[in-house]
Amino acid sequence: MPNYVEIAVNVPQISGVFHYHLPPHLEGQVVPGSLVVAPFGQNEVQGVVVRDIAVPEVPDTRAVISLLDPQPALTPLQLEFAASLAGSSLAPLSACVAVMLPPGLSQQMDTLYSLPPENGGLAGPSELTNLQRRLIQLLEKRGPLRGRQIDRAVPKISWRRSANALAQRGLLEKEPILPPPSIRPKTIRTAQLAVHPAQAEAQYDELGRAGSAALGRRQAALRYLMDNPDETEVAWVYAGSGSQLADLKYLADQGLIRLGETEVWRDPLDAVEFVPSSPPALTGDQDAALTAILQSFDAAMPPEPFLLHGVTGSGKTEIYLQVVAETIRRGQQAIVLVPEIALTAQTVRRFVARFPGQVGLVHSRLSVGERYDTWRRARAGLLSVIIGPRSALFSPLPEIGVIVVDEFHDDSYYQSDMVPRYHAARAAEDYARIAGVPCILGSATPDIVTFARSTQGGITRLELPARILAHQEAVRQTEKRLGKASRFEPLAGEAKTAALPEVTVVDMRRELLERNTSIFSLPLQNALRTVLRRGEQGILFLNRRGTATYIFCRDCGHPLRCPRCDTSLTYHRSDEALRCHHCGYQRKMPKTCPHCGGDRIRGYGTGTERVEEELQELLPEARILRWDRGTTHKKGSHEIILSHFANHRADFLVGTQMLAKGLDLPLVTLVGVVLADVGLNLPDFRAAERSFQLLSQVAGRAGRGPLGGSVILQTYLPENYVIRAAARHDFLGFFQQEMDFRRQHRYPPYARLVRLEFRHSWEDAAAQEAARMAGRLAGWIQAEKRSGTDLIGPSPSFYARLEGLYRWQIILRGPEPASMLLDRDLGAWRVEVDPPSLL
DNA sequence: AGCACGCCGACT
DNA sequence: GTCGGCGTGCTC
Repeated sequence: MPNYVEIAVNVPQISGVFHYHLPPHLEGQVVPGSLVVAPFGQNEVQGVVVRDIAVPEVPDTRAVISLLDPQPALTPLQLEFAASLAGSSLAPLSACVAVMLPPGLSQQMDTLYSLPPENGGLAGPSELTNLQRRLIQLLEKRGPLRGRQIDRAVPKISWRRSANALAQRGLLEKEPILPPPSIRPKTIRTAQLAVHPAQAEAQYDELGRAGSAALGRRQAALRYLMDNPDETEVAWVYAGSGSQLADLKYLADQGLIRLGETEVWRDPLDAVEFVPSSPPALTGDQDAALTAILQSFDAAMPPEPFLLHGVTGSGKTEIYLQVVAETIRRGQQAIVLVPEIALTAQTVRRFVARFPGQVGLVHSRLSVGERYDTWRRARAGLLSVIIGPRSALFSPLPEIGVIVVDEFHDDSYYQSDMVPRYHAARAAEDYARIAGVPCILGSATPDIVTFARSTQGGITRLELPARILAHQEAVRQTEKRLGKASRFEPLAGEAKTAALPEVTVVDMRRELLERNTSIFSLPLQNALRTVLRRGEQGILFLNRRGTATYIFCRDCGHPLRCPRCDTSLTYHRSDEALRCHHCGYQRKMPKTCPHCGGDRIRGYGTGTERVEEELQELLPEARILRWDRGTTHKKGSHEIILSHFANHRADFLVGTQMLAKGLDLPLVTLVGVVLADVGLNLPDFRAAERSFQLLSQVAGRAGRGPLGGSVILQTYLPENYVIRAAARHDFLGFFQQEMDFRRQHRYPPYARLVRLEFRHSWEDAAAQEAARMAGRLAGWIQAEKRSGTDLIGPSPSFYARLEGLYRWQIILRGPEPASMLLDRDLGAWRVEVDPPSLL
């Protein structure tokens, strides 16, 4: 009786699973999680076995062709996780399985096109269409090509039909192919003495003709292996003896040594130097948080997730480190997610230093071989900690013990451009729940929805309210270098704590009344001068988003809005028009403010370049560095700019969003936010939340050293609750006001959202399809009697045209809107469950 | 995704 | 009358 298996094929667009039987030679070899090759239509595809089944759902099953790896590619927990992710993100199971396979091992089906050996001249060129001629010319020029290669050579044209027509006439040959994995385990040759040293000594003089060069080399090689009895890479033997492979082969033939092969792991951390570190003493808050987490390891019930809420510099990373240490002590492994490797190098370094030789680093910049090897080492249980961005969550670990998500509010955890569209922090919670292990979500600025859950149960909140000047030694050194005493009193014992920096809100409308038209207010100018005079450092932050330029009246502070959609208008320099990105409303720039009649309507189009220029004008002797997209295109430029600044080779750093991330720069005593209002008026339910997070994070850059620090927020909206709460470091105050807003507008957490987006090159087609889908959705709402569920839209998306395609969207809002879409065919619509942004 | 099937306008 | 546009349905 044949064995049957259920397989998720490695074609991410295919939803559903397929049933196959196992040929005799694979029976017993193939288990759930196995990566196999199977026939699929005309093609062969890779697939992952999801489960064994007794009876297939179809009468005629085809046979699995081969097993690609004797070890399962996915663990049983990962299979469960993939199924859960497919359900929560409304993505095909095959796509969720595919993200767990390492690139290189994972291959997708394709077709190989080639010209027949002899073109019989059956059809003259005149009988061919332009496209057909083009395809033949392409293959004449480049030889046989795969479908994906032709896609790249003939972009945006549907050429397959023409190719098929050619194939039917025998002018073209095509063959379905499945490339083999592009990576293989890497091995090196080794050598080892095979006999007792005494016997080697006995034969020492009989290894060749007396006086020959070969004899000398063979003797040297043998001597080296006698002195180094462990299995040794041949390269070491060559280097230590001047011998060659032929000499070792000769010795092996004589039975004196054994040549072998050892698998080596390509390790991205191989060349990284680290200083081993040991855990410092904890503060009381840290100790309480750590204790709570460690207790959950032994609890009878599966642990709730933890929200570790700690201000910048409060010592969250030390808690992660100690939790991970305990996990390792128990013989289990940890996954640690970080937002972006380039910006979190400090965190990564601390893990590598604390757990030398046990950390695997995963990220997209690694070579395919490095990723594959790290993946296999993780699967074999040879690594205790996997650290990396969101994709690191999918590493196969035999005994997962804890999942940490650092700065879990960060947008880089959300993947929107590919299926599955998922948030890694949410996915981490699910995976941890499936595995029955703790999940730690750490942030200084948690999102409203997660924080709300922590007030209602279901997630345990741990607070770290105090900042720590972590490094006593660094404090002393800074004091010495500056010849200044710390402005903070040491608290008890090892750790000093520091107050959060004082924030001054500057009303830019008053600045204008006082005839200061500079982008820097007088208080900011004074503060900048003081920083320079004292030999300290300052950061100027520009809260700019996208290319959107914000238009507002400098007299009353109000932004110009669309009369139909109530969203901010955007200035387009190309045709000097103001546009609503919501409905397409368009107007010329007005001469006077429609709100107060004033005539000082301006676009706030200031870029970092202009801030840099004005700062240089104000302080000609200042050394200024600029850090933004434009200056960090090259590889490694983040590190160069940061190390320049950290080494005090510049006085001021001017930059955008990136500055908000976890930099620890003790000499920075001033952070100036050039205009705090910019992100506040975006048409998105999380605009206020995002602004608050950004302002809090950026304010946290000041005063991380013993010199203290201050923050200046420039704004035209000083009464706005976001600005006021950020200035007071008042997360709870902001949370309560924002919850009111969310309740009034029935936004999360008071409802859940699903965002559906449709793209088309023709605007009317997108609009029509959107209307059609809205009708279908409304029909389902009625049919299922979901009275609490409604639609927002259809409307054009905020970025109404992206990559040449028009975007329309519909928001589905309700208590459980995603469940209405389960198993519905939504065609080419992109679906995001719980989207972090509606733009 | 890739492919077949079927329906339709438009060019030999 | 065929070529090639595109929509629909299927792949165990």
